Amino acid sequence: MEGRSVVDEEFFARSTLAVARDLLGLVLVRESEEGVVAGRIVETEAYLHDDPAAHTFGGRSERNRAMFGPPGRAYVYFIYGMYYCLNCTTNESGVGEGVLVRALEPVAGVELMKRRRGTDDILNLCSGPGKLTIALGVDMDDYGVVLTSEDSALRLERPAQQQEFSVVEATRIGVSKAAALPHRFYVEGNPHVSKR
DNA sequence: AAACGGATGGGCT
DNA sequence: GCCCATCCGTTTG
Repeated sequence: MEGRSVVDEEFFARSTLAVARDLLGLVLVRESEEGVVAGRIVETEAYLHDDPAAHTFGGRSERNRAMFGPPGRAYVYFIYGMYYCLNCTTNESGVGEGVLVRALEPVAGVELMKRRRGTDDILNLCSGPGKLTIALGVDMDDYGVVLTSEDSALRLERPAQQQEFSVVEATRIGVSKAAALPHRFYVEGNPHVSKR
């Protein structure tokens, strides 16, 4: 097997807003004993170091340590006592920025995703940050994992062929601080996006 | 179609 | 003790 399609660390070592936009259309691949699932990223949100809504705004802590580490790693956090959310770390080490993956269009392992989510509705499998981690089987065990290795059980790949799409820029969902910042990006017209 | 409340627990002041 | 980068079922208009 050649790992030609995996995204490299340089991709993530750029401006977080650029990464958030460019992640759209790329494919998140998840391998486990249960099987392989994959989804095309269709919605993201950027969280910058000087952003009151970011988990890193108050400085370093045990919880956010991955965000201050190298780019291209998974920053997973537990929220509302029930859900996990997945971020890709971005920019240079020490900056404290990342991109929340908010929605995927399922492209492989749909049956396994349905089983994990407890629904047959394709549009309800990965159309939200808490939903997609359930569909992928992502939890705190994935904290800090390298997303740029072809050997990783959670990794980011370029699709064999990329279809054209337009990117919509919008305000973020569920944040009370810095709510006016246009730091959410999604694929125009895609039905898997969490909210229009 | 929008608004609302409950579930449920960790993080941080 | 309060606040969450959420989701889902139920109620209300």
